[in-house]
Amino acid sequence: MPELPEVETIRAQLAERIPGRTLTAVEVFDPKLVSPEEPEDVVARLVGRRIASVGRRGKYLLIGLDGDETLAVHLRMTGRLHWTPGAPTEEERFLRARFHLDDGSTMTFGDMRRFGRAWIVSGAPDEVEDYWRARVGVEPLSPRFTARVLEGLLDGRRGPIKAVLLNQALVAGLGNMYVDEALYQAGVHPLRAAGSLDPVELRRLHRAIRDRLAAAVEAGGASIDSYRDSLGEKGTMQDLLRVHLHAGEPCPRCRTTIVKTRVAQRGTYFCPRCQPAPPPW
DNA sequence: ATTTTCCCCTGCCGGC
DNA sequence: TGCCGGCAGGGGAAAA
Repeated sequence: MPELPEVETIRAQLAERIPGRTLTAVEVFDPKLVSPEEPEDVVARLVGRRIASVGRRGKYLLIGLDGDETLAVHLRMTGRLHWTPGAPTEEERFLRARFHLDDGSTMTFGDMRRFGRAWIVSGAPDEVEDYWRARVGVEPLSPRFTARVLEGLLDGRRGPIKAVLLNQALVAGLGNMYVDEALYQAGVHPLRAAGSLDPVELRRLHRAIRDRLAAAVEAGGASIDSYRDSLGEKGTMQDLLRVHLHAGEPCPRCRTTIVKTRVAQRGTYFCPRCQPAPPPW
């Protein structure tokens, strides 16, 4: 499942390859991808446009176009953006859209479960900033994400810390897998009330979030399911996961058996010893 | 205002 | 062998 590190991996790869290129043709095979817009309208607005930049906000990939417009892409669960230097050779199985660039290269959007979305965001940069601020919170790998900022985001919240960390409007880009890994590294139980963490725990959690995301970016993301980067390669972070998907196996730190439970409608993995249960459990 | 539930979508897996 | 229910999950809308 693409979370921040996976999207960042794709962003960095595309940023080396597609800026400066012009879209010569765009094909949308699945109207749902651009819903509620009509595919022909979206195509008409993209063809002939020059790509200026490739950015990211949380899990949103932002393909900046000349003329104050951005093609926003969200991969959701199983979306893939695949770039090839030439014309597409093999037919992608779950092809939903295809972008042709003026150097002959091709970018395809494949998506087995069809949850992914693409849409155009218009407006001057300051207006666009407001647009994203309403959807995504602080970037956890930016210098602006300090332990104090995290404390302010959690303050007064009674919901489980895991559910709060999954809220994209607070911290941008964390998903199920990296929340599990960060909470484990910080020694915080996923059901702890978000506002109940003491200063030491807050500091540990802040550090763990940054550390695990940075490690995952370094590893090129985690290919636990269908994830591939934009060159079709797997990441290696799946080999570095300590609790996520490791139910029944010994905790790397204390050898206690890793437990799987359900928090915020998500499969949740943790070590019952390293992450002590909150009262009244 | 915040928190929880439901829903979308398809492949996969266990049970019978 | 094959059918079927349940599960997986990001995020947005709807409900609590």
